[in-house]
Amino acid sequence: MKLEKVFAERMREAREAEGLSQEALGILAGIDEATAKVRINQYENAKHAPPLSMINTIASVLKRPVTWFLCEDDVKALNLAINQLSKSKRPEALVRAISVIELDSKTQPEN
Amino acid sequence: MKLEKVFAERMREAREAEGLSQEALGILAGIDEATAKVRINQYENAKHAPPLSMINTIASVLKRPVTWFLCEDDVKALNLAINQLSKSKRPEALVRAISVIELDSKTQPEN
DNA sequence: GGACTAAGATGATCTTAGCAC
DNA sequence: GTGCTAAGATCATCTTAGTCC
Repeated sequence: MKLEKVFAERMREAREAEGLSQEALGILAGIDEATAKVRINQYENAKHAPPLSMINTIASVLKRPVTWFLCEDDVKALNLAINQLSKSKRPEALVRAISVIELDSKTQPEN
Repeated sequence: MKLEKVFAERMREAREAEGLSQEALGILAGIDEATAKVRINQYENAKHAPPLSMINTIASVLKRPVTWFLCEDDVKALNLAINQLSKSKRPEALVRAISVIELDSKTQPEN
């Protein structure tokens, strides 16, 4: 898959996980209010691609490492993100991951 | 440091490690012979930035994961590269790393 | 051969103005 | 409010034509 498509998909995934609209993300990324929503939409649908500096800014706003947005393989992307965490923050990451697993098991208790 | 600069520096480092000229890298990346050397030079000196698809191609030619070109921290960049290797190839990567360490100790036997 | 640069040509993104739900 | 798109304006890269070592 083209890297532009990978970025677009991961961006949408991360934005929705943060509960932001396309416009809200654009404004937080420093884009002018008048054009924020259109530009983020163009990025997410891979109509256009942002420069690296904007990728960097978007990654900061969505609280994920830049590299996470450019890795097609989910497991590897998670590895990348964990390896970019300082070791002192990894226990917290583990706790959060476990909390999702518990949530999932409560929804589907048979599995 | 700006992400464009990070990419430029890592690109030069990887190209020189492969023993390629700027022109040779450009041609291997599929750029027309007439413009290959100028474009690679512009990328390496951060005069211009390539699109993500070209970053992907350059990464393939220089045999490193895309993410390695976009990580400022050397140790983290190495972690990223190792984590994107299949587990079966990690022993070979370790052997190569050790061979560099041995080379270094022969040059500076006191350290 | 190899690295680098200026400047105009070209092709991309960005902005504006809209529509659909 | 939110997501999305077309098309012209704008600005980036790409190409050409060079220099320097």
